[in-house]
Amino acid sequence: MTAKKPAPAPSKTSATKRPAPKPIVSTGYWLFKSEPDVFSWEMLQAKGAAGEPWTGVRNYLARNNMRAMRLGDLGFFYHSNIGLEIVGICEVCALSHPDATTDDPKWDCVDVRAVRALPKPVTLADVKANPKLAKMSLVTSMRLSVQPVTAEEWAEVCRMGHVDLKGLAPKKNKR
DNA sequence: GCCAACGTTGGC
DNA sequence: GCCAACGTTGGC
Repeated sequence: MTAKKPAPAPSKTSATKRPAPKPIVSTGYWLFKSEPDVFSWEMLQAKGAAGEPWTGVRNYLARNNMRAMRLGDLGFFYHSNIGLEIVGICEVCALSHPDATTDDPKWDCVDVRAVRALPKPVTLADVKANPKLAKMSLVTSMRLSVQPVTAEEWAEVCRMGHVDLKGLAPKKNKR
């Protein structure tokens, strides 16, 4: 089988490369950023089990991340600008739906509710100082407001934050 | 307050 | 469809 195909001329036939937004697959873990003077972890906790729509996202990648979320997915709650630390864990309690804070139908949001605070907040400096977290979006895509988190990153940050993982697995929902 | 990073916009 | 200008984010 040495015969190679005559290389279908990397020219542009009909279906050349389309940016093909790669489907985002939920690992079950995410990270939500918020400026605490606008909407803080304490404010989310105050909303209780009903949670709160994560409105205001006007970035396509962040929006697509929310669209990929499933009920029961877990997320870190990160305080940007002030605090610069991961302070809590929240849970997706409503799937992506239109963002009521705009008439533009292209923006969606999920609802999240507080699950528990980190016994020890994990700072951005902590994250940056940990080689295991070098590829975390918080480091590599600083400006992305809704980020995916791998299972490994989740476990490491939880370890650093003294989080008891008991009963904290994301629910295995069917898609 | 500064400025780097980066997403978006708009002219061509 | 490219790319420079522009605006925003967010750490420092």
